[in-house]
Amino acid sequence: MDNKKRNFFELPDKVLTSLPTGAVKDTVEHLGRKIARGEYPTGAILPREDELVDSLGVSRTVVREAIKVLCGKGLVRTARRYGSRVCPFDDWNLLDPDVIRWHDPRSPQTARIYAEATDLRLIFEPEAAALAAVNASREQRDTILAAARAIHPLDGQESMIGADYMFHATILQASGNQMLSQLQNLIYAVMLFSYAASQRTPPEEKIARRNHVGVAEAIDSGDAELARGRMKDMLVQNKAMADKLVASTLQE
Amino acid sequence: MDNKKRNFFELPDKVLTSLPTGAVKDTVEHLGRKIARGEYPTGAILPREDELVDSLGVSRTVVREAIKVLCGKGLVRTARRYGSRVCPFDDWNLLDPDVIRWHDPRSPQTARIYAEATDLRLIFEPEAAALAAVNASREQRDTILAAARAIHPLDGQESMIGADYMFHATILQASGNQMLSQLQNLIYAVMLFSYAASQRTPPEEKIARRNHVGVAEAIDSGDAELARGRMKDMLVQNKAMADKLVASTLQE
DNA sequence: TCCCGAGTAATTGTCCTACAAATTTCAAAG
DNA sequence: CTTTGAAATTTGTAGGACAATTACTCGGGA
Repeated sequence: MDNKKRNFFELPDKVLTSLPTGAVKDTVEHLGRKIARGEYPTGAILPREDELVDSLGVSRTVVREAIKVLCGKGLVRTARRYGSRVCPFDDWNLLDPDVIRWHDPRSPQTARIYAEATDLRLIFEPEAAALAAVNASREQRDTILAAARAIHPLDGQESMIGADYMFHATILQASGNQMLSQLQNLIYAVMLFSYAASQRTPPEEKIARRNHVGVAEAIDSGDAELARGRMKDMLVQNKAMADKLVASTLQE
Repeated sequence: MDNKKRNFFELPDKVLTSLPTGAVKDTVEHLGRKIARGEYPTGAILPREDELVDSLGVSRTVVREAIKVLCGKGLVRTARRYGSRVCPFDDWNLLDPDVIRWHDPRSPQTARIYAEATDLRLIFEPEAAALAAVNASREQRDTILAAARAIHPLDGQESMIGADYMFHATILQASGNQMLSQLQNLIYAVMLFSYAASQRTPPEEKIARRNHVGVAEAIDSGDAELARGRMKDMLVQNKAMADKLVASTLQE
């Protein structure tokens, strides 16, 4: 058994592509990151296969398998005699866990997609909370409560992010809708961004914690309406902060 | 310019993986479909690479690149000395356009994910309509109106689905949120399923058309509240039908 | 009989080479 | 200037060889 009701949450390692560890995975990650952070801008042509072979020190087989994976996520498109060019942003598989993860939280360039993700959260999470109030298991309710209460700055920022993530992720899971549940990748990314870019003041922390606990208690009590409303209020406040953050990041 | 205000909509060819046409693409599609329709159930082990080489008549290079793409979408996982096994459903990238598309609309097995998708639509489409009422361009408003009015059975079912899809897809695009816009794949799949499994009666058609036009007019007038409400009402009715449909499909 | 350990076999991972297919580029002809 | 066709370049496919890992087998011992 854990220490005691485990009031400590770790941020999960979202490092896993579903690819097996090895050269292909590394190459996919490497190229994916470079593309997502804009190092190869839209329409740009990637280095030729044999150049990548040289620069990355892997075989052509590996390079090709990696690029195929990126094609499957809509990041690049290949053509004979032409090379691999980066697809227009619209074609990217923005809801793919890897594509989300590859965006650099500290890059101003990607601030825009975080703004969009925040809007999306505002749409989905209140409903997820309402569903969770009805569908959550006893254990899930406990986890949600514990995670909400674990959001305090005493344990250090890392632990706080972990608890915050666990709170939202468990609610999505508890909604009982698989697709909804997969949006936790989005939340993860938003969280990394906002924590990387901002330093919350202690009073803000306190408010955040109270908000989370309020939502958790509403879910625990099974009051769907209340849960929806409180989640929405919390996210509206959150969005206001996020918008300010994005604006300042963009104008830098 | 088109004939005249083009009151005819075609269902788009969603056949495109972003992979170039060729053996790899075909293999990805082939295996992806088999997995998605449950021909290889969760946990099952795919045929070995050399068996696939024989049965599909392609080289090992092709088989491997295809499987890597499927790994990237969370469908399978490979291990040395073990083979490629189908991942548990939870790990699938359910929001991936291809994964959505590969589900067989007529398979009872996949009815469940359509139920989830319908629930999801009920969450985000009313908000998308509200956003569209504010953000849509003049041209988008026209398209939405025209598509709604083109929903009548006289032109045949295919044209009707096309108009229906265009209606919803344009609203998502007009929301101004890229991520939201990408969920049109979900709508596409739901639509194929419901049209494949049900025959609407003429009175139902009439109601459907009136509902769509009502939403379109609300968006056109810029009334976000009204658009949200009408879209929600429409989808609630829709969900009632979908639930019945799923229930009957499942119990077959 | 059960458990453990070393060896063996099987399967994917990586590297390599060769050639096919397609398409851009360029030069020559009209 | 345009068109045509040849050549060069880049990805696509094929196939073979070996490495790495791990499930499986079989033998020995408690």
